[in-house]
Amino acid sequence: MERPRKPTLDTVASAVGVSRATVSNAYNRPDQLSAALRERILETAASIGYAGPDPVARSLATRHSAAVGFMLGQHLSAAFSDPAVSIVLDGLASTVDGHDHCLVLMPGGTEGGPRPETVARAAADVVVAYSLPDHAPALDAVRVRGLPMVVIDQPVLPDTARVEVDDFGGARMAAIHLRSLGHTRFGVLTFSLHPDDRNGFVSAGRLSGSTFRVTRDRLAGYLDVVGPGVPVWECAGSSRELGRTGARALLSSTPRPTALLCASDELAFGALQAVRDLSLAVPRDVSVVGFDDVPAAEHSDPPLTTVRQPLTEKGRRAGESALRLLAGGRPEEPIRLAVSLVERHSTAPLT
Amino acid sequence: MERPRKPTLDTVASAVGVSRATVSNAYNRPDQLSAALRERILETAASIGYAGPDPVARSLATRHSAAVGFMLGQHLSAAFSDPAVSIVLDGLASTVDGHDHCLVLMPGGTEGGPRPETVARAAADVVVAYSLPDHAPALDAVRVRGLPMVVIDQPVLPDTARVEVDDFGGARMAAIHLRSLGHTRFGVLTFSLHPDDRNGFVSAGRLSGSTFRVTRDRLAGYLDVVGPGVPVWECAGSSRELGRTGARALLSSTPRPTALLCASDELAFGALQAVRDLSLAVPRDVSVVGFDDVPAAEHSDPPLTTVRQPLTEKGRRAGESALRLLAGGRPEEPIRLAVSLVERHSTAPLT
DNA sequence: TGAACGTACTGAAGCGCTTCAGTCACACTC
DNA sequence: GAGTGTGACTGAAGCGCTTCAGTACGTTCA
Repeated sequence: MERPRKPTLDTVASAVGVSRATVSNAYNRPDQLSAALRERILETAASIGYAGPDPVARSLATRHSAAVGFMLGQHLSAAFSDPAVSIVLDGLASTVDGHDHCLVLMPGGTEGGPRPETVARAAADVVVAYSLPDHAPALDAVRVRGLPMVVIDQPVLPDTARVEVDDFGGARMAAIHLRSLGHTRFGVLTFSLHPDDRNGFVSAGRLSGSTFRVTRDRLAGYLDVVGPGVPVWECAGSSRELGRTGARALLSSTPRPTALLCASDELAFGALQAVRDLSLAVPRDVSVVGFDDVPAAEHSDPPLTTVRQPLTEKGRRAGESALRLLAGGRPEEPIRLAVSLVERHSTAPLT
Repeated sequence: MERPRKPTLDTVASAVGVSRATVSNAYNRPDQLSAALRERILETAASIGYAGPDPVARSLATRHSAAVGFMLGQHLSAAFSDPAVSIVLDGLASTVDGHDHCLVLMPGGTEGGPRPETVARAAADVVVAYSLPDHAPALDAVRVRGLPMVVIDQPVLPDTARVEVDDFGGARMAAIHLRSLGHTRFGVLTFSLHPDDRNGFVSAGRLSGSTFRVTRDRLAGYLDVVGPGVPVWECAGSSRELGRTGARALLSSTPRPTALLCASDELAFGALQAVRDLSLAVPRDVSVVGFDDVPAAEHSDPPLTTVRQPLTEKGRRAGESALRLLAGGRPEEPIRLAVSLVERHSTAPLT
C-alpha cells in the first residue's frame, strides 16, 4: 500500500499559501506574525495531520537536542530496586521535564557503565552520570564528544559539575552513634566495591582499591570509627535479599557483632530480617543502622536509625546544573548537600 | 574565549584529502573502501578529536533516530518502587540497547501520562507505553505523530502491537485457591483505579469506571470469584507502606477477613507486615496472596503465595516488538504471556 | 511631505550527515 | 584490442527545520 508521505513544514506552508519561515514562526515565535494568520496556520496543520516540527530536524538546525542523557553504572533492575536511585532519578526527571527536556537512558552494560558506542550515538546535549565506577569508558566517551556533564556522587573530573553528599562524614556519624551506645563488636554490610557482582566477606586488598566513590567513602567512614579489623560483607547490589544473606553471615561469626553498619537502607532492611531469622531482636540483641533514609525507613519494624541524605534534592540539583550547562554556563562549584543522623528505634545501648 | 568549532565529517575529509562520502563510509560501510584508507581516516579523526558522525544529523539523514520512547503513567519514583515496573523496563532496555538503541524516558505528569508536548518533541521512532490510563492524551499524541507503538498491559488500540498477561485469569486462580482452602471472608487490596492518587475504601461507582486496564482486570478476577460485596481498599500506588496501611484498615473491619487478595506483591508485603502489626500470624490467622511473583516473594516471611507473571520476558518481548516495528514490520498479533499460581506459605486452609 | 520607524512576512543559506548514481582506472577475457 | 567487469571513490541532492538579513507597506511625527 502506498502510504502517503508525512506532512512537513513545506506541506503546511503551501497549503496555507505562506512561506516556510512563517509556519516555523507560528510554532516558535508567535510574536513574529499576526494572531489571525497563526491561527489559520495551526488549524490547517491540524487538518492535514501535521504534528508539529520534526524534533530531529529542529535539533539539527538549532544545534541542541533538548535531551539530557543519563548514564548508570548498573542494570536498570538492579539500580531501581534501590529507592535511592529511583528517587534521585525522579528528581532529575521532573526538573528537566519541566523545562521540556527528555531523559535519555543509557543503561550500563556489564562493564560498569554504558558502552562507549552507546554514548557516541545518543542524542543528548548534556549528560548526567550516576554511580559509575571511577574510570568508566563512558566517561571518556562523553569527554571526546565534548558534551558538558554533571556527575552525582563521583570523583571530580575536569570541567564537570558535581553534586554529592558527605558520605564519609555521614558514615562516621552513624558509627560514632553506635560506639557511644557502648557497642564494640561491629559488622559492616556494604554494596559493590568493584563492578564484578561479588558477594562475600571482603579481603583487605579488595577493600582498598574500590572504584566506586560512594561505597569507598561510606565504608571508610565506618571503618574510621570502628577500626580496620571489623568483618565486612560485600553485596553485589543494594537489595533486601542480598542484605539479609550478608547479615546472616555477619551474625554467624564469633563473637557475634552487636551492631551492624549498613551502606544503605535496603541492605539494613535485609539485616533486620536476618536478625529475626536468627530469633534475635532489634535493637535488644543487635543494633542496625542504614544509610539514605528512604521513605520506608520510617515505617520498618523497628523504624530504622539511618543517615539521611536529601535524595530528591540531589536529583533536582543535578537537573538544574545540567540545565545551566545547557544554557552555556560554566560548571559551578561542586554542590555538597548535608547529611544528618536520624535516630529511630533500630539502635539501642548495649545491655 | 574563542572556542574552536567542533570537527565535522568535512573537517576530517579535507584533513585526509578524501570526499565526505568516503569518510561517512568509513564509519557506516567499511566494505565500500579499502581497509588502509579506512584506517587512515579513523586515525586522523581520532587525532583531531572527531567523535564520530553527529547522531542528530545522522538521524535526520537516515530518517530514524535509533531511540525508543518509553511512556509511563506515573512519576518515576512511584513507578520504580514497584519492582514489577523496573524489571519490565530492564528487560526492555537490554533488548533495545543490544540493538544500539537508546531508551528515551517520557515521565508521566500529574494527568496520568506524559504531556502531549513532551511526546511531540521527543526524538524517537517507536514508543512503548506502559501503565497509562486508557485514554491518556499521550497516546493520541503518538498517533498524531504517526509513530508505531507497542503497549504493555493496555487496551487494544488500532495499529498497535501489544504484550500483556492474563490478569483476569490469574486473579481468578488466586481467589479460587483461597476459596478452595475454605475461606469465605475476604478483603481486597488494589492499586490505583483512577489517576488521582487516592487511598481508601472503594465505592461501587469508582470501582466500575476504572481507567487502568491492569487494575480493572485483577480486581474483576478477584471479585468474580469472591463476589461483589467484598471490601476493597485502593492504594495510590504499589508500595509496601500503602499496602500496610490498607491491610490494616481491611483487617479492622468486622467480621475480620481471613484472606487478603492483593493486586501486587508489594502490596502483599505490606499486608504481611500489617498482620504482624495486629499481633496476628500469616497464614494461621490470615492468608495473603500477591500478584507478580517478584524475586522477593520467595524470601518474604512467610514466602508469598502469588500469581507469577514473566516480567523480564514482558519487557523483552515489548522490546522485540518495537524493534520489529522499527524495521518496518506490521504490528503482529497481541502477545499474551501465561501466568501461573505459585503456592508458597502465606496461604493455608481456614482452621 | 518626507524621513524614520514598525509590523508582517519572505528568500535563501545553512545545520552535519547519508546515499545513489556515476566516474575512473585497472584487470580480465575471448 | 574491443568488450566487460569490478573495486574504489566522488558529486550532489536531499533530510526538515531555523534564522537572519531583507523587502514591502503602512504609520507616525516634525
